[in-house]
Amino acid sequence: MTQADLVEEKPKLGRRRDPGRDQDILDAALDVLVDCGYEGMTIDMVASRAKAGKATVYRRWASKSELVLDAVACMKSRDVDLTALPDTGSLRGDLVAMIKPPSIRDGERKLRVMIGIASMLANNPELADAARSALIEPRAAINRVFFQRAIERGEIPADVDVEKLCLLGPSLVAYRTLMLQLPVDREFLISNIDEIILPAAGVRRAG
Amino acid sequence: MTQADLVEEKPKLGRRRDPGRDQDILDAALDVLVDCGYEGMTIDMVASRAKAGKATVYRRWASKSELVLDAVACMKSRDVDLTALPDTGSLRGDLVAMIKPPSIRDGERKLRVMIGIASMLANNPELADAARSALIEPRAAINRVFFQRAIERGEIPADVDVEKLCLLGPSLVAYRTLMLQLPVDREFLISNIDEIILPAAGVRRAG
DNA sequence: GATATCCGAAACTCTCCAGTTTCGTATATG
DNA sequence: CATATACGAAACTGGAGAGTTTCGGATATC
Repeated sequence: MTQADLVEEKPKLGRRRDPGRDQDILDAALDVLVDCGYEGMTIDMVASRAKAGKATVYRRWASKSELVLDAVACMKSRDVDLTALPDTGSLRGDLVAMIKPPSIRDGERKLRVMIGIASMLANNPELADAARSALIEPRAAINRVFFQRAIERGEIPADVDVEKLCLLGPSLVAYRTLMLQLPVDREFLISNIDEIILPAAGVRRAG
Repeated sequence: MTQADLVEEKPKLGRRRDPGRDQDILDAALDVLVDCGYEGMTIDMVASRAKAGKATVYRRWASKSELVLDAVACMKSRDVDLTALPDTGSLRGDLVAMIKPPSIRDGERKLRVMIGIASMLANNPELADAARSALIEPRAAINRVFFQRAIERGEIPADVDVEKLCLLGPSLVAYRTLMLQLPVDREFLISNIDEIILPAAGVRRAG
């Protein structure tokens, strides 16, 4: 956490800094980032959306870039519990079970954050790491569970490249959203599974 | 072409505007766009890289955004001849034949342009169209030829979703470059073909 | 209830950059 | 060779936004 850079000695008297405002500001920062991208985002927008003063923001983060870094990183926390994933008994069933409106919305939000910071990733390894572990890795981790299970069941060959397969779905969704600017709907996701992911995983074609 | 907005009546006397400078400026704009992204790019950078004056740029384009629009669109022109593509007799052969350093470099450059303008695509349909037809469609068109040939040869089923398959390779490359920030090398592209594209196209696994 | 600190609001400074203007020079036309 | 125009360089204007400071009011500690 970049914010740790600003820790000050604890006062013994007077009002204490309200930690609840931290999260309000991070949430506001993410909203603005999603809507405007990094360059379009101003600290005034973030402050007013969080109903805070600009000074309150700068009392907690040293700069815009550090605020954004923390905001991106904080998307990681609210993530799925890997031990509570659907277990339908088949690879296709597991993958299809993940197609739910909240999951799609979360994915779109993460992609919009990614767009917003895209041009900085190359020059900012710290931000790139945060983005990877908060936006990309959680999705891959879910898929990893499903493919591992399928291997253990003998449903797919044990020598498939699991890492490659984990990123296949996200690649298709990202390309469709970022490049083609088309909506990601259930039909698209189902056809991805049936026409691309399952064949690549070595499952025989249904039909 | 946005530039057409600025056409003036032809003078009968005096020096003529040098059309060669147009291309120099567009090339410089692309270079800067690739290095700095849209927001990081300044007209001074473009002018000085083109060894031109700022005024010369504004004499030809009304604004930064119109210059960028033309620069993106002009990537389309220098593109491959679809009638002169390799024809090896097999789908795999054709796809592998496209893996050449110049082709990889061109792809990377296009992706960097895409990163640079990513955050504007949502609010700028004109730019989004230019990007689609200059950066995305040419790649898809090449693949379309290969898959059509494979269908005509009976190498793959006639009912596959050709459009989806055309975008599969580009999706994987884009995700690896933009999101994972990993290099695109021959090994990666070959494994894409063998492990993902060919299985999805309905070709039996080699091995 | 005195004190130290936090708060939101707003005014402020400073830098960067899009876009304009000016100027001295180069060059094509007639 | 006179004229009209394009050129590169550089000074200039205006607006936007990062980051700072100031203020009056709220609030927790002692």
